[in-house]
Amino acid sequence: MPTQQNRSIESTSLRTHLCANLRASDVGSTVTVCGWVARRREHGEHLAFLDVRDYSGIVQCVVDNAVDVRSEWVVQITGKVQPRPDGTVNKNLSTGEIELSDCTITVLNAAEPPPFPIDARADDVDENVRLKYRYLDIRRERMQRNLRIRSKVNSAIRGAMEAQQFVEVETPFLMPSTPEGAREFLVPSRKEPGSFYALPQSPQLWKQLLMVAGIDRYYQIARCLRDEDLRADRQYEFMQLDAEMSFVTKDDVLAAISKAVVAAAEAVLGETPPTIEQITWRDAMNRFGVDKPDMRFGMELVELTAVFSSTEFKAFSSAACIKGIRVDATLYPEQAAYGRNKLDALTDRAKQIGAKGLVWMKVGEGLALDSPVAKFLSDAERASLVSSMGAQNGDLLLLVADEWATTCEVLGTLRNDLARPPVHEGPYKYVWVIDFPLFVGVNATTGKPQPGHHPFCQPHPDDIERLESDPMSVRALAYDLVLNGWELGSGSIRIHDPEMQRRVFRQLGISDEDADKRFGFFLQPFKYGAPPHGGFAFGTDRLVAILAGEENIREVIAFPKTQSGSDPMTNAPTPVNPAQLNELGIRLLPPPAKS
RNA sequence: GGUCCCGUGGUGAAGUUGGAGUUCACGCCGCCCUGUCAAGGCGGAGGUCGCGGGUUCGAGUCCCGUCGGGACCGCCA
Repeated sequence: MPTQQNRSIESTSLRTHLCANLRASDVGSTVTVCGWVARRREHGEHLAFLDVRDYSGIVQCVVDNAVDVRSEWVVQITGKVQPRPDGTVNKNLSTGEIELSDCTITVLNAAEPPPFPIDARADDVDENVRLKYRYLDIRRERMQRNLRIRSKVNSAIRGAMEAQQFVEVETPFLMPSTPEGAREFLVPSRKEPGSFYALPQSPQLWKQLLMVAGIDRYYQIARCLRDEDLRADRQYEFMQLDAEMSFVTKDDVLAAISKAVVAAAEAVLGETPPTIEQITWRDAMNRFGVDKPDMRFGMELVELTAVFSSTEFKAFSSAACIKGIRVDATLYPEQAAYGRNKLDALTDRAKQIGAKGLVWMKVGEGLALDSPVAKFLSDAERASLVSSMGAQNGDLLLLVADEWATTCEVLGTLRNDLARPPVHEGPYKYVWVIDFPLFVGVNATTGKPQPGHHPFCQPHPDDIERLESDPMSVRALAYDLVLNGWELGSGSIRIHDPEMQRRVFRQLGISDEDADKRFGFFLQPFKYGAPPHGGFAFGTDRLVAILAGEENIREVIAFPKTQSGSDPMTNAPTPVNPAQLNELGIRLLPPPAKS
């Protein structure tokens, strides 16, 4: 055993080397490894091979078949590194040229057979079983790799932020409830029964206060909690790089965040991504039909309103906006050849999203259009449509005529449904979506506009004069970062002027008194000299998943929850002792009656 | 709250028109085996077909409900 002084970083009091780091250059030396028995191959009374695994990988040990060690037993093995005999080298292993012989085996712990194989075959095992035995799942190479990528990303982000003089400040987990936005997790107060803390949806309020406080540049790799339904890219708990800067414009923020994202990608992939391009929200909607465009593939929306400006076809003549997408028969032969059933399913999908209908046309020989509605169009309209869309024989054209937003959203969804590759497939396409609208839609109960991002976003300076006269046309200094069609995060320049904040609140239907009541602790500080500031937050789980080649963030989280929010390993959430509830002043309602 | 898919020894699958808990691979246990590397050979154990109800002479299979898991819509300022 080495002494404390002369050890390599990976050696410990119990081992000299990691399994997979032994090489032909170590031949002749006596080494000690520790790990789990990955596999045992028996070859008669006095010969067996053990594959011993630690996080680095495996090494083969030659032992007497009499030794009693089995799958997943924890062993310490001291042996001599020797070259493998001619013809027995395994090129698939980093340690394939050598093996350990004359082994002394110490069983550190026996083990029951695992419920699933601790290797790539467990990729096919029911995820519920993997989560129930997550500590075994994580022994596998895939999870080891993913969690180490995650660590690298966090480290690279910290490095990039520190290099830009951002200061890491931790913010509270227990805070007042602010019911706007996502549903919060509540924590009952013991000392004030009937009162509750909320867990942070994000550190948004705190980081703006830190700007008032003169921190200048704040960051935190922060845990955020939202009690909303889970998805492949959403967990109750998730991590964000949260950042805020003083005395900046949008471009300063984008540049600072870009450095962190680029550093993370570099650390994982070993190559620098190209400069992140920008697209306005309106262009994104017009070209891709979504505010998180996947720009890895084409099939962009084509503007057709002018083509049908004087059409007699009623569904088109009454529509504010007509657009189409072209399913290229060369690139997407299967989709372009969809039969009636599939086309009906697409129509249902379009209606589900809010369209009145979906017009499909199949392009045939001589660029003739085969469609239930073709007969309602003039020859000139058909020809103009074909040329506008660049249609070729065999293509499928999908058209929607509706309000602008509906037309875009429906075609954008169909475009993704028909042609979007898995999120982790390269090439990685990062894009900043800028100039989001300040308000989106109308609150059903108040009839007032709703904030597009959050109520503290600075309106675009060119649009401020229309804040009262035409609020829905006002852009915000708000921006999203999108990677391969996944929203990584969003940010904005914030309002730092109390008067401007009041004007925006009024548009949202929040009176000055309401604002004081709901946001008082947050607005009060802004009277004491708030610097112009802005910031951003992006989800690191999503970034790690994509960089790790995973389609689901559960694969890059050590102990995630299932879609219903439970943990098969701990069984959380669980009922609690009535005494605990009493102490908190909480009485449970009877379970809802089942109808 | 909604739509769709899945649930069969420890794991993954197959199971026909409704006809005996049947089959395959891996794992597990035992025996054999001196150069394998997802070793190989022989033998064996292992099941409330998620659960409950219904139809039927008979249900893994059909119907209803329910639980669990997954994908999506709503939701996620």
